[in-house]
Amino acid sequence: ADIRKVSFLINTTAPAEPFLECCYGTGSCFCSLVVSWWEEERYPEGIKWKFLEHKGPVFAPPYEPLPENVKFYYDGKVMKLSTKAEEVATFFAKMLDHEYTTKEIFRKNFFKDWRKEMTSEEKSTITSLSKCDFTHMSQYFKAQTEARKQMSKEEKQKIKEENERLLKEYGYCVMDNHKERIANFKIEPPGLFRGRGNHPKMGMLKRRIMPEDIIINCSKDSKVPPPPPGHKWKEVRHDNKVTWLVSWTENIQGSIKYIMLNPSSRIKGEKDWQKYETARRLKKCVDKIRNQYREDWKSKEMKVRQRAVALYFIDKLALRAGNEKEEGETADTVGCCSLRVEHIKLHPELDGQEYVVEFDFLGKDSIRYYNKVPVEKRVFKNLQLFMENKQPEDDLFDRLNTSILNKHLQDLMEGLTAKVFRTYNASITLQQQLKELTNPDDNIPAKILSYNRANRAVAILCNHQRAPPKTFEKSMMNLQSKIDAKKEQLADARRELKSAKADAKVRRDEKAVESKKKAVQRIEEQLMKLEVQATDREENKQIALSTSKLNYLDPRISVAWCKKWGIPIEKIYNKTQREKFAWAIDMAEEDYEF
DNA sequence: GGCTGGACTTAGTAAAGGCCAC
DNA sequence: GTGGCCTTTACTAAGTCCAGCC
Repeated sequence: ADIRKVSFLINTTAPAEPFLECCYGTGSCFCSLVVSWWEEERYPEGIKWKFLEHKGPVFAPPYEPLPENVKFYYDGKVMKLSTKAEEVATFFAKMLDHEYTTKEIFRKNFFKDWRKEMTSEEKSTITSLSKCDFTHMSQYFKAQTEARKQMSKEEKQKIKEENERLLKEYGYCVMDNHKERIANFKIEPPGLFRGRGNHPKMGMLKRRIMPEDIIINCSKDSKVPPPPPGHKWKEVRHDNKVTWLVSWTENIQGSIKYIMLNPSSRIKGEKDWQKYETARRLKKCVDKIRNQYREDWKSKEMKVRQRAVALYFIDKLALRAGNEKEEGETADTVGCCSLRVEHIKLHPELDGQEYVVEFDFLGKDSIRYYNKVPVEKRVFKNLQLFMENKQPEDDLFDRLNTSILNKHLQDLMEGLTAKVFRTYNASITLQQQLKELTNPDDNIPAKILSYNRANRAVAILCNHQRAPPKTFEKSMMNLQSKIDAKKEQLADARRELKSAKADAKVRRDEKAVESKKKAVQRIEEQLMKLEVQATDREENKQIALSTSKLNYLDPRISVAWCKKWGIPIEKIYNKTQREKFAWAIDMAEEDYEF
């Protein structure tokens, strides 16, 4: 037990600053008594750390004015802008090729904010955005990008080294006994806000963050990071009830932004583990909860019925909770509790199925959710009731919100909230699908295809979509031509085998036959691998697997599956993912059950 | 109970990095 | 050695949920 306390002190390299030089469990020093965080004792509820030391954030590089020969034109005439106005103009110029800059809201918001940065002279001259010509500036930036690509190896190496230096210096902190990677140690640079979907604030100026905006959080007994020369921090605090190292308030929504630790850190990993444990507890009582909400569909109280129907959707369709949002401040998106009458259509009968509900709404990130779902008769009748005498823009569940729902869930199981259903249903689906789809006789690529299909089932359930890659068609065609070539090669190899066999009869040369046989086998395997790859890619065109993999699937299920079938874990998780899920890789055995 | 701010998780896209066929 | 493609990482927006206030 004492090893835990001293693990960070043992380091045979005896550096000048042992505390900052020790590997803290990363394995890069000679220390052999390192204990992983998941083997350590947990802190009491609410306490997040005892010691925290870091170097503070990295600020965005200062604005570099454009060279004299890069011109901005207003109403056809060259105009020299003040530094501040020029900086904001470059933000627009850099986005010129993007569809964003053609949108009216974007242009209006941009122009309004840009004018605030202008001198009074500029303000009186520049009165219309459509008379502004940013094309020269835009070309300049494109040329810069091109030049960066064309840089010599040495120059590229120099930049890489500089980045590494920055990462080494600012990218890590010490939290208790561990040296931990920081997720986002760089402050967001100024620019134009690009919301997702139809965001009313798109195009607004995201202002530059200064040290005076920054709150530093670290422990009292640590070395407080110094602010840049000539500046001071807004505040230095020592709050060990939170996990963040740095925070500031952004100017678009007035919300707080944070610098926090990497997913591989103890503080994130422990929480992640806990999340899956909560989902596993739900597994134990989900049947009871389901029976309960079925009963509640018949309740005399409207509120209870609405709650029960909403919970049914959250459970069956893995919908998000759906908090209320401030109108006009963000894009108009909804989740379960905030669904409106206009988002569903009821079909007593559709395509041979009874009681079909057609969902069509924009969810998180303005991703469209479209689904036709047969539901139980009681649900259907309830929905008809909820929609009675309502306008399309009225709330479907007018007696319900996420707070009411979560309070109820809390009563059903400690720690239960709406999002736990998503985690639970995602993980249980993966486990079931893996059981169903894995064929013991398959080779490794085929097994991995099965894994991806199981993963895909979850991604579809959670509606994780992506824009089809721009080069999708082309890359499919490339793959197809590879397959065709492989097929020809196989045909050749088979012919050769045949003639070798014929030869062998005459000359009794079995050796040649054997080697030709092997060649055929090898090519067959290669062909199959390519075909599997093509199937996988086609099925994945519009589906993003990574979100569910990273956030919803208990990693122990995947680790156990790999162990059971002898699949190298690297085939399922890349390096970053293995770091994030190190706890699961260490813990889960092949018989792990979610 | 409603409202708000704060903390933290989840999300898709753009840019960077790395790898492989040529 | 390099161009082009695919994978990974960086970035930051947009959710969820809770606590504290009235």
